[in-house]
Amino acid sequence: MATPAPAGRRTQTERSSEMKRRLVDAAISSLVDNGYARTSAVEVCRRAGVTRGALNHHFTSLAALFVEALEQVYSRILGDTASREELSLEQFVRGAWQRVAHADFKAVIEIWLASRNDPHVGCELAPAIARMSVLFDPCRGRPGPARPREERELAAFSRLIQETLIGLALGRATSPGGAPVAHEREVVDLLAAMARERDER
Amino acid sequence: MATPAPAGRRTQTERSSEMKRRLVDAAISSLVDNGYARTSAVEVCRRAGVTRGALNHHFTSLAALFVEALEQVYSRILGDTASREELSLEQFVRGAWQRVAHADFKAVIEIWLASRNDPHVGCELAPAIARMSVLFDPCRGRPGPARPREERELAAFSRLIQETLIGLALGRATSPGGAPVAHEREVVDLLAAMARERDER
DNA sequence: CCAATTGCATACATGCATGACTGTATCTAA
DNA sequence: TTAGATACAGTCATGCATGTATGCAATTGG
Repeated sequence: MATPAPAGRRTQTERSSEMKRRLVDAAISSLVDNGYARTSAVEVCRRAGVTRGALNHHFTSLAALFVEALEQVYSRILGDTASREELSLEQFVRGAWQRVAHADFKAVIEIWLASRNDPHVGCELAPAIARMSVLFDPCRGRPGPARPREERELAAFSRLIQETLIGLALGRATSPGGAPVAHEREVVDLLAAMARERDER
Repeated sequence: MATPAPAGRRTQTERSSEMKRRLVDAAISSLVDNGYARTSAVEVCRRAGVTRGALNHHFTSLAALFVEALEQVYSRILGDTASREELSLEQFVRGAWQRVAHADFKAVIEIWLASRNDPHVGCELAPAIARMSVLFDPCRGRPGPARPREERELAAFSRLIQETLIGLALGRATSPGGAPVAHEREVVDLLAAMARERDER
């Protein structure tokens, strides 16, 4: 399950970063496979093939580990999507859906939903969770429209896109194994078609 | 917190149904306030003002209590909405949003999301969770359209409505105290406007 | 009025997750 | 080369949630 630690002499920095990476990877995979509730410190360490002493040494708490896990997931998801310069609403829909449908996005959902009822860890994770919005930023590379009325309607439509994609992502996260849901393609296509209509105006 | 048990002589049936009602109410309120993870048997009993012996006597498990809680929430939500005969898509959007925005709907979300990663209780709750779809049934009282092409597009749009409302409901469930979110009104209005366009075709 | 049943409280045993601590191996720098 | 810092393993004490068993009180049928 865990990649065995490479043998031989390594510097302290190498050992640290390697161990941190393994712990973060283990946390993400456990969040995706087991969900937040079943992602305990022992489970993460089991997947990483280490004891809790290691986790205890590198992270002050599980929440601290989750913060790093979130950052890691964001960069993975943003790194996987080819271009971040979305010029049209339709491209934004397609791009955002690609990001939301990413397998690791379930880790974000898990942490987001679980932390909302736990004020203690919730406030520790809040900044990292808030950065989730970078996956949904419709204004990335787009010049804003001129007239205020269009602006308001555009903002509402962007919100609608966002909410719909979150709903779809939730449906996928709910399905066993995170498998694609039957109708999600139709919904995304319809949403993209609506976006194109607005683009052409 | 808990309504004190009325004194005086009562029949066994009265005692049972009264106690069951109190336990179900306590479960719902704890799910809304604390979320699934912090809704334990002891917490429910604390809110109900009884010991775990009572819960143990009336329900074989927490999951069994949650099943009854779900049914109770469904009937509350459907009972609160005035009419269930939605004749237009726009009315459906408004009606479904009204149902989804109901305070107790958070209990449904909590159970739905939490049970998805726990195969054991998940399969016990699955039927009750599936009944959530009654809140989203767009065909309630509507005759289906004639032509298959329209049917497909209508189905996709209905799905889109559903996903968007779930996204909005999640946002509200995430906000502290389940308070309304700033932009939800705009999104619902936009969705309703889209629905009306389709109605007028 | 009195057994029998039901409703509910209390006590006990168990399992799991966490925090804190201690011990040991490995690395670094003087 | 060696003192000290760092990395990690292992253990203990604790708290919380659950399942089960037992005991008392309230109700019911005869």
